Amino acid sequence: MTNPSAAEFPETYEHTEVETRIAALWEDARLYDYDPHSPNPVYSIDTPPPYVSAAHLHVGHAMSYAQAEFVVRYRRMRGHSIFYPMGFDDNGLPTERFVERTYKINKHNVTRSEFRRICLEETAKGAKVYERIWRALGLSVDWRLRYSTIDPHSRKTAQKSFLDLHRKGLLYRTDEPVLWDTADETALAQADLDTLERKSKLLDIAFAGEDGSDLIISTTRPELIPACVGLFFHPKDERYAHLRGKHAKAPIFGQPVPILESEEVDPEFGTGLMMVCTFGDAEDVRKWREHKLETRLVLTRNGRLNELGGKYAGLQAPQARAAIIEELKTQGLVRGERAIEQVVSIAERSGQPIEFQMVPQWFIRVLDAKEKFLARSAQLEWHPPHMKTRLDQWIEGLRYDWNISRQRFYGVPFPVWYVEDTGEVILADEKDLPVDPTEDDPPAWAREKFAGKTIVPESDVMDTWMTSSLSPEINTNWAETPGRIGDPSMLPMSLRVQAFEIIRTWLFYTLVKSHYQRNDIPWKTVMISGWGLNEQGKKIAKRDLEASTDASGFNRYDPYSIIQRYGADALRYWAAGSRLGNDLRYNEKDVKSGRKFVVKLWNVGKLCATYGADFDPTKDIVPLAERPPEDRWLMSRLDHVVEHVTESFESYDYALGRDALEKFFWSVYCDNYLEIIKHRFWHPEAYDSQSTASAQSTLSESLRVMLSLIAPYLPFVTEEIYQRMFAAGEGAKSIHVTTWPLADSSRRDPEAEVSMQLVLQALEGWRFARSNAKLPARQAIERIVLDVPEEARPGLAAVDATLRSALRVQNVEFGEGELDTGHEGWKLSVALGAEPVT
RNA sequence: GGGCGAGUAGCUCAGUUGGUUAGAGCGCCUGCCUUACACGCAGGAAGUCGGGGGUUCGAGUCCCUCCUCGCCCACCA
Repeated sequence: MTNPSAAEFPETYEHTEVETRIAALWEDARLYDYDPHSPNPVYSIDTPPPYVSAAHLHVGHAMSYAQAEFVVRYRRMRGHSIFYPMGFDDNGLPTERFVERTYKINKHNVTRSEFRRICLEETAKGAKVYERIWRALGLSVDWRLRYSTIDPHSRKTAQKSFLDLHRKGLLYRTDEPVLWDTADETALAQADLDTLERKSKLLDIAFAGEDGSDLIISTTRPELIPACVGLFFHPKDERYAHLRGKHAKAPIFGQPVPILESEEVDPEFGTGLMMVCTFGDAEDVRKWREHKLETRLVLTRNGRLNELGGKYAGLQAPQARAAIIEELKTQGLVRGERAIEQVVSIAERSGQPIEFQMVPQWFIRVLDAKEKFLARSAQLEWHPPHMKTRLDQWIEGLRYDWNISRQRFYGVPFPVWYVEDTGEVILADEKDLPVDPTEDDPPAWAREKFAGKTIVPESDVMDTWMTSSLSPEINTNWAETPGRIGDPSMLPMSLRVQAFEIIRTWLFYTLVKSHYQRNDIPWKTVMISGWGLNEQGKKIAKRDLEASTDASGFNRYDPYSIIQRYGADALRYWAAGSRLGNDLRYNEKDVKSGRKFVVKLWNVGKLCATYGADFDPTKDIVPLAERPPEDRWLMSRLDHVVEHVTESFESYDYALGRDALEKFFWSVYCDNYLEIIKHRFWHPEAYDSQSTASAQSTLSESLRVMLSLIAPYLPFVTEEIYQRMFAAGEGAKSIHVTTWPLADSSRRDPEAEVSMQLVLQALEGWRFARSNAKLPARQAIERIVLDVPEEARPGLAAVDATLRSALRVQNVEFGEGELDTGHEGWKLSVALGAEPVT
C-alpha cells in the first residue's frame, strides 16, 4: 500500500513461480556476498560439509540446514556482515568406494592424483545437485566461499596443520597396537567405533599345568589360543597361588604360557583364570604392555590366521574358531559351554568387530590435554546447554590418542617422507603444500642431505576428520591460499551448527585443532540440531528415500520434490517446528500447514494492498495515540510478539518464535483485528473521519513489522509481499537486508488491551450466539442488545465505535437478552434485518 | 552399570521465574461458498499432565522415589 506503483496482486500464490523469481532477484543483487570491507560486525557460520558422492539427501538434512539459516537471516537483519560458506565432503572411504564402483577402477590401476581428479569431477557434479537444492530451499549462502575437503586449499590446510602440530611436538609416530578394521584393512580412532550387542558362546577350555593338571580358562575366542601369551589370576586367589611362576601348555598349539598375577582379574568370572592373547581386546593390550608379554599376533590385517595358526592358517577368524572348537571337543578339552550376551566394539563404517594390529601410525596427543579440552568446552556458548555434557563425557572417557593414519589409498596424504634405513622423518616445506609424497619429490634440502640414501614416501593417508576438523581454518583461509575470500582474523568464528551424533568427532576434533594451533576456541557459539525423522520416529534411511517415490514422481522424503509441490517456505515452516536439539518427525501434513500459512500471509498482503490503495504513508499516517482502541491494541500486542520473537532468536530457539508469530498472525491479526476493521472500510460514514486512515496506518505498520519477523522463516513469500508493497517506498533491495524491528515501549498500551478484552468478550459471545442460532452468513442484523453485568457497561460504552465495528452492526444497546453467549452472566438478543445482505 | 533427554487431548507438540477454568496444530463433530483467503470462517467434543509420596495457601511446573521410551558412554577374559 505504501508503494504507489505496486503491481496488482495475482489471485493465487504460485510458489514455484514466486520462489524462482525471488531467488533470481537475490542472485542478481548479490545479496548474500560477504563484503570484507563492511564496517558491520562479522557473523560467520560453520556448517557441516555433506558427503557429495552419497546423494542421499532427505528432508532431515534440509531441516538442519534450514535451522542454521533461520539464525543467519536473523543476524543479517540485526546488521551483521554475514560470512556464510558451504563445504562439501568428498574425502574418505564412502567416496573411495563410490568412485571405484562407478568407474570400475581400483587403487592398483590409477595414481592418486588421477583418482583425486575423478573424485573432484564427481564432487563438482554432486555439489551442483546440492547447490540446486540449497538454493531452492533459500539458504543465503555465499557460494563463492565453497570448499571441498579434497580440493587443493583443504589439502594444503590439512597438511599445514600436520606441520604445525609436528613442530609443536603434538604428533608422534609409533607402532603400538592400534584399533584395526579387518574389512577395510585400516586403522581407526576411538571415535570411529560403534558397539554391537550379540549372542556369543563362552567356552571353558583346559590348558595343561606343568604337573599335568587341568587349568581351565573361559573364552569366547578360542581361535586366539595360538596367540595366548599369559594366564592370569588374582593375587589373593588361593586356588591358583601354587601356580605362581609356573607355565601352562596351550591346547592344540602347545606353546608354553607363563602364569601371572593381576589385580584386575575378577576371581568370580569363570574359573578365575584369564587367558591373555595378542590381542583379543583392550585389556589384553594393557596386560601385554604392563607385563611385557611376548608378542604372538595370530591374526593378519585382513582377519585371517597366519602361520602361528598351524593347520588353521589362512582361515578367517570365525571359521578358524569353529574348527578349533571342533578339535578341542574331540580332544575332550572343552569343559563347559554357555550362551552369553556380549557387547563388542565394531568399526562404525564396515560393521566388523575391531581387532588390534601393530602398524606404525601417526598420533595426535589428546590424552594428556583432557583438562584443557574441558576448559575449552566450557568457554563455548552451547545451545541447547545440555549438549555440552555429551562432549565433556566423551573427553573424560578418552582412552587412546587420536590415530590419524589410515591405510587407505584416497584422502589427504601426509606431507612426509622417510629415510629408509634410519627411519628419519622428512617433512615437506610449507611453501610447497599441498604435496603428495607418493608423486612429488621431497624438498631439495632433504635430497641433498640424504643424497645416496633411499627416501620412501609415507603411503598412508590422513583420517578424514584431520581435514574436516579444520573447517574454521579452511573457511577463513588460515593457510593463506591466494585468491580465497576469508581472513583468519575472523577466528574464532561466530557459530558452529551441527547434529549431536558427531559431537565426539567433528566438534571434538575441531576443538582440539583450535586449541593446539591457535590456543583458542574455534567458534563462540555451538548450536546442536536434532534429526528429522520419519513418521514413525525412526531415522530416515537411504532405502526409505529410495522407496518413497509415487507414481507421479513425487518423493515424499526428497526435499526438492517437496519444494516443488509445496514450496520452500512450506518446508522451512516444518523445519522451524522443533525445539533446538530435539528430533522432529517429518509429516507431510506439517508441510501442508506451512503452505497454508504462506497462502494466508499472501492473502493478507492482498487485502492490505486493496484497503490501502489510496494511502500514502508519507503524509497520511495517523499518530498512534489518535487511533481507535482496536488499532492501539493491535500494535500493543504486536510489540509483545516482536519482543518474544527477538528473544527466541537470541536464544537460538526459533521454534518458540514461530509459534508466537503464528498464533498472533492467525488468531489475533487475521481472525480478530482484520475482521473487526473491515466494517470501517465498508461503512466509513458510520465512523469518524480519521478512522479509515487510522486503519490504513495500522495495517501498513503492522504488516511491515510482521513481514520482517517472518522473513527468516519464510524468506520467499515475505520478500514477494515486501517487493510489491514496501520495497520502492523504502528504497531497499530486499527485506532481508532491512533492519530487524525491535520492541518499542511506545506501542504498549495496557489501557487499550483492557478495553479490547471487553470488546472481544462481546464479540465471542455474539459469535457463539450466532453459531447456536445457525444464522446464515448473509443475514442482515439491525441491532444487538447486550445483556451484560452493570460493571461491564461503562467500559463497553466508552468504546462504542469499536464495539459496533467488531460486531459489524450499526446499533448496539444494553438491555435484556435471551441468547446464551458462553460467558457467565452475559446474554444478548438480536434484531434481524428484513433483507439478506447483498 | 554411569550419564543426558523425554513421558501433557486420538496424533505431533507448547506450557518462561509454582498462581484463576491446562493450550495450539492436525484429526473428529455442528454450521457457514460472509465484498483477502473453502489452503477459508464460526462454534463444539476431547486430558485423573507416566505412577506413588512430599514441600506449599496453591504443583504440569519444586523435592524424593519408582516405571516406560530415546540417545550417549562403559561393559569384549
